[in-house]
Amino acid sequence: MSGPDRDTQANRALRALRDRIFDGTITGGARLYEVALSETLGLSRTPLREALGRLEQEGLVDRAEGGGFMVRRFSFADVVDAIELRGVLEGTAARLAAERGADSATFARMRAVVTELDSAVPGDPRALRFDRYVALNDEFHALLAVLCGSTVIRRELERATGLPFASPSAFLAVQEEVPAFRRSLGLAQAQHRAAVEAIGRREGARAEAILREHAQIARANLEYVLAEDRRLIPQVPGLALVKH
Amino acid sequence: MSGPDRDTQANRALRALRDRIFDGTITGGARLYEVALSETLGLSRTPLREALGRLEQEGLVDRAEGGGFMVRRFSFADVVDAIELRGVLEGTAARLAAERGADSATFARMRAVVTELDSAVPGDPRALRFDRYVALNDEFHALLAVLCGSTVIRRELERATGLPFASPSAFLAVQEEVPAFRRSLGLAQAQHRAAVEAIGRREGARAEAILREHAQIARANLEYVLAEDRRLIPQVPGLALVKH
DNA sequence: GATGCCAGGGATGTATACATCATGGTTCGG
DNA sequence: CCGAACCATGATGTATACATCCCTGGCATC
Repeated sequence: MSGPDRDTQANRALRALRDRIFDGTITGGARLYEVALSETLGLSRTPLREALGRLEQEGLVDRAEGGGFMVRRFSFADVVDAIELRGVLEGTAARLAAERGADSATFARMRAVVTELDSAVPGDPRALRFDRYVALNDEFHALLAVLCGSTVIRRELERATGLPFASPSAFLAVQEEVPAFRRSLGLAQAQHRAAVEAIGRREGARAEAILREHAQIARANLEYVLAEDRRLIPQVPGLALVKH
Repeated sequence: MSGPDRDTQANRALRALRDRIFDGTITGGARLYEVALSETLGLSRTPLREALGRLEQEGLVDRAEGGGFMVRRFSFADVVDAIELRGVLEGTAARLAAERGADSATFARMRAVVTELDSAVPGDPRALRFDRYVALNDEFHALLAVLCGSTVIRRELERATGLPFASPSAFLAVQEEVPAFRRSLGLAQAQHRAAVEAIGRREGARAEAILREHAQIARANLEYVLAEDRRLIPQVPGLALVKH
């Protein structure tokens, strides 16, 4: 096997740590002691440190004063900012795709995805095909990151959506769960469609505005969860690691 | 000494590698062999790998297929995109500062910096105090990253301006060198002033637009260098590592 | 001549022992 | 009683030896 996802000790440590941070086993602000962790995970300090370095890249872990690592602490304000950032960057990706011209094969696939999404969000919300919606939604956003052909933009977008609660599908579970929000899936899909239209017509400003607003759906969901139904918190990936 | 900038072997390696990449000693696309490098730099592979990991964070180095690292290759299109990205992120920082309210101490200092910049860019371009301008310009942009109080935004902005040619002062040397561009220092300063005004008046959209346009000065300088005077390329930090 | 296999060399991945440094408590002097 | 220096402890930082894996080139086979 080749590629950066080989089954190496460092990758094992990376996955294990990510899991423990996401599910709250390791709580925000906690210091990560290398010897203890390496014993817990059953590997040596060398690959563990490698994994910690990569977690720093992902933004889940920070370097402590005087050496060592600690789990990054997130507030709900950070989640709002991360959502805002995603909107800004996706908006930029869309605008550049419109201005510079979208890669035609990618754009064709994006059109197809939007059409398929239509069938996943039928008029009757009870007929929602949720898993299919999530997969197609992820693909739409992945295509968007690639659409304008800029490595710089793509990398930045991938980094920004790396935090679990900033992912384009982070709050979809909430939307499925809460009947009042099922409707907003239709809104989101209308925005997908409008974005494709704007990019196709090379209307950069419109494309940008649409994707910024698109991200705000996530913010609305977040605010609903916080204000109305905190039991949903564990349903949203990564929200468990936010201190509240 | 404390903090993350201790004088450790890994930091030494980091600085040494950065230097060699910036000045073109190690050319873009080159594979970084760990044993050879560790012998050259006079340290062991462990801190060297640590440094390589951090260079990956900075975006100067990529992981190769099947393990190992290689120097990232940049095109001039990448430089344009990095400048665009900086504009977008600085614009966002300014908009959020306007919308949410700027931290008052930071904002006061920013006003002061702009006033001091005025004295560094006098009406007569021959009286330019260049070093002072560079220092104050750097401070202005650093303050901007902090102004809205969002850790998420600040980190992203710092990352995006980490690439040397995306730094706010990357092209200042060109502007000093080329008489035709000295004037644009005055334009830049007018934008600094306008940005402060817009943020103070909580005019978010205007603040965002100003900082986006502000970044375009760098793009203009880049295009001048490419089209008119390629001898200036080595003068711009990091432009040496762009393949042409 | 093309293709697939195998072996060898050289690279990265990992473990571990050792060096160094940060920190907190204790003791001694003022 | 307070402060500063020192020392013990346990953490991270580093070197190095070893394990593993990838790639290349040559050879045999089809």
